[in-house]
Amino acid sequence: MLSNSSKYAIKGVLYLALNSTDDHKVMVRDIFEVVHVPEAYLAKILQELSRHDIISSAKGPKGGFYLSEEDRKKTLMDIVKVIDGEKRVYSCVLGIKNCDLDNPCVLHKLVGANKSKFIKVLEGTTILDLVQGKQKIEQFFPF
Amino acid sequence: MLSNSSKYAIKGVLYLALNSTDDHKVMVRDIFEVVHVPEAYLAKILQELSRHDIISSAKGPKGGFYLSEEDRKKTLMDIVKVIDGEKRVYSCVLGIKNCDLDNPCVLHKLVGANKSKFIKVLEGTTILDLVQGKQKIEQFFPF
DNA sequence: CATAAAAAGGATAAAAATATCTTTTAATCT
DNA sequence: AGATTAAAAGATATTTTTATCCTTTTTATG
Repeated sequence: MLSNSSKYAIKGVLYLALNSTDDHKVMVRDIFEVVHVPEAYLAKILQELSRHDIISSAKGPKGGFYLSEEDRKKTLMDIVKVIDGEKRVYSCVLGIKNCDLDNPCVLHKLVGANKSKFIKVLEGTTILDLVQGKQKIEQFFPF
Repeated sequence: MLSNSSKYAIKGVLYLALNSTDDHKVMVRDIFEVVHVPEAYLAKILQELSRHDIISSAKGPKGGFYLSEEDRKKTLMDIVKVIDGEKRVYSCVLGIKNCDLDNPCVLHKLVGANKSKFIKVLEGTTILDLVQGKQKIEQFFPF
């Protein structure tokens, strides 16, 4: 449903939501240990998100990644779409091409409702929603 | 959530549920086109399921794969566990190791309920349940 | 302007998932 | 018994995903 990369992306963005602002940018070096993602790989993922304007970044000294106010309005689905692509997220549970609500496969009927709800959660939840009222990083990354 | 291989497995088993009996076994050759899975790969998957007693098989002429009455009582989860392993199915949405209901990550709270339901469906649905009252193969594989 | 910091980009490597091919084993049927 | 059939098993190939490394570009700051 979600690739590892997407999970990494969400974790990284959550970290940024909790620890960065316009004038306090954070480097990959500061993030990767907390979210348990390999440094270079996390860098790649954040770059990808930045390129697609899901998060913000700045080069040079005092640079790093951060979330603008706009960025915080992005949804989980925005993240997942960039990393996994639409196809993966929305495809039929059994991977049947012409399977949809009008012409559903058996599993679709059974599991489809759940999947739809899952998708609705991803689409309906912004980064802001997630961090609202929660300051403690341990609540987010309970290792 | 479900690997391709698991999806293939479920499709294959569904085909067997609809088209095989103790004394009418079917060969991979007859299945793979209908369920849109590469022949050799489907064979491997069915062998794996057979080895774990999820489905039945017989070698030689008149041989092939089939579902016994017992086999039909297997659940979707039985299939998925063999192909994907428990870990993949039950793991935290964000892949966080010590994440569970007592110590949930943020996504867990959000998405966990859906995932639990999905798992319950897999666990609670037998092959028999799926094919009950449905004879038409198109209802299962609407391509 | 020089320097150092940090992301961006490109190329490569490793691992896992997916897929195929070949040989072996067992059953059935002349 | 011998030939044939079909799954089982094993070996190998391909593709995708995950991960690392190295170089280049940008930019803040002394």
